[in-house]
Amino acid sequence: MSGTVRVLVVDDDALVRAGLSLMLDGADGIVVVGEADDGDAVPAALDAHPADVVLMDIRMPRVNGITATRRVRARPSAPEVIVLTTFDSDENVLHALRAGASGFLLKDSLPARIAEAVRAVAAGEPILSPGITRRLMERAATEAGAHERARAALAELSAREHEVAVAIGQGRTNAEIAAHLHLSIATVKAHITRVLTKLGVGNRTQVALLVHDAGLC
Amino acid sequence: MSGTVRVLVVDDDALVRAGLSLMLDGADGIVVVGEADDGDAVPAALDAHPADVVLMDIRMPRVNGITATRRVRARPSAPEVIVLTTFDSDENVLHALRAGASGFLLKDSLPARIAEAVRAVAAGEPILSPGITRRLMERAATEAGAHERARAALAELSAREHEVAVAIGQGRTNAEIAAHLHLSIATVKAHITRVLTKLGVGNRTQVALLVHDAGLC
DNA sequence: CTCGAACCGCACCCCTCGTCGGGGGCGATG
DNA sequence: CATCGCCCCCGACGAGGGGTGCGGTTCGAG
Repeated sequence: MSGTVRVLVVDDDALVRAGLSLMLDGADGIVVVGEADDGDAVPAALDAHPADVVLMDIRMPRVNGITATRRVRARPSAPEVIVLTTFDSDENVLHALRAGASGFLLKDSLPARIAEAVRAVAAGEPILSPGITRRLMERAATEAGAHERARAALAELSAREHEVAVAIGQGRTNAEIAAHLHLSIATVKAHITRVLTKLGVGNRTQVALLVHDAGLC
Repeated sequence: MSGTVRVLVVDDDALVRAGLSLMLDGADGIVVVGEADDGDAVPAALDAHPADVVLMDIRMPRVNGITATRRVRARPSAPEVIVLTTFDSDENVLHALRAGASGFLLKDSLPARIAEAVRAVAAGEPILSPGITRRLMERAATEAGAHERARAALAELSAREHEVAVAIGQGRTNAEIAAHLHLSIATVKAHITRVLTKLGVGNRTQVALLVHDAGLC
């Protein structure tokens, strides 16, 4: 795996392609084996010159980088993809990750960092630009915070109440809950009343949201 | 900012401290200015030797690395913190991020990588070990997937229905929704009925969950 | 043993929710 | 213009959700 890493550069701007090829080709263990000027040209380019890593622009005239990434990842060879773009809007990032990209960098990254990213991705490591990493971290942290608060609130409940709360969180009706727990509907309602008071909320949908936040999907 | 980076090493194991200090002190632009053998010793160590970056173990006898991180980040100087541990359980990672850590690495990371992480964190860039980055990426991707599906479903709704659905997602009752939109309760109910059929769900809590997934908090 | 506390279970009553049917407005199609 | 479709609005009614009170159980403290 530690041989030279073969790279395909995909960008509609010839100048950008030339710049990337120039800065990468010949760098430690990297060789640029081809270029493509649009997403729809990528499969042919990969057929002609198999690559380990594809450097992919997003904004391209015919087929954009997201769908191109999806197609690349669907191939039997399945090279890794690094999406390389000017703006790091959350939309772009999430779509790219969902399409199967292993890396997401801004075009103004330092050349050394891009080369390093190519090698890392070829080795199976994911790479994100610092700003994106930061946003992902903050997102996970806030999510974990809500998670924690919700779990703390649910900890107040007794075992039965907890079961009922979880069932509510799955959108079940009282009758379904009663059948599932072998209870009378009246009992389920009583449990729900206690759950509402203990959690300090007014109706079952808020219970469902709390359970959802707690990660009990 | 590009001077030498001052590092404080915190670990209850003297051997680990020695190893880290040895591998870091003298590396490019890094100087280890102190060590601490437990979380409760960190403030004093920072008072004696101000540091830019704290390398923090999690498992320590008296005060663990998470709370120590929280205290470090609460200081006026507020050095950056890299949590350095043996296991990367999701619990640990999320708590560390929530406590304000800017980096999370495994102890078996290559020395060069740790040094690099110290410099990056000192420069304000976050650093995560590859496995954690991967999990965060997958998490974001799946979340984005649910997001997308939910938004697609909600796109079927008319403007009014959409408003009502969002209100349901906030746990509001029909009367509240009616007051908020200056409608009769009967009208709100009618909208909800159409929302239910269009979304293919049976009750309002499932609507709330869908709206929640769509990110319309 | 008894008492209190907490949990679980249930029946009754009232209010909200969801369905059904109907009416009016507005643009597109014939 | 007719009428078809879509959206918005509403009233009435059955069904389901939520509140209250009460009995039964367990368990530890007094």
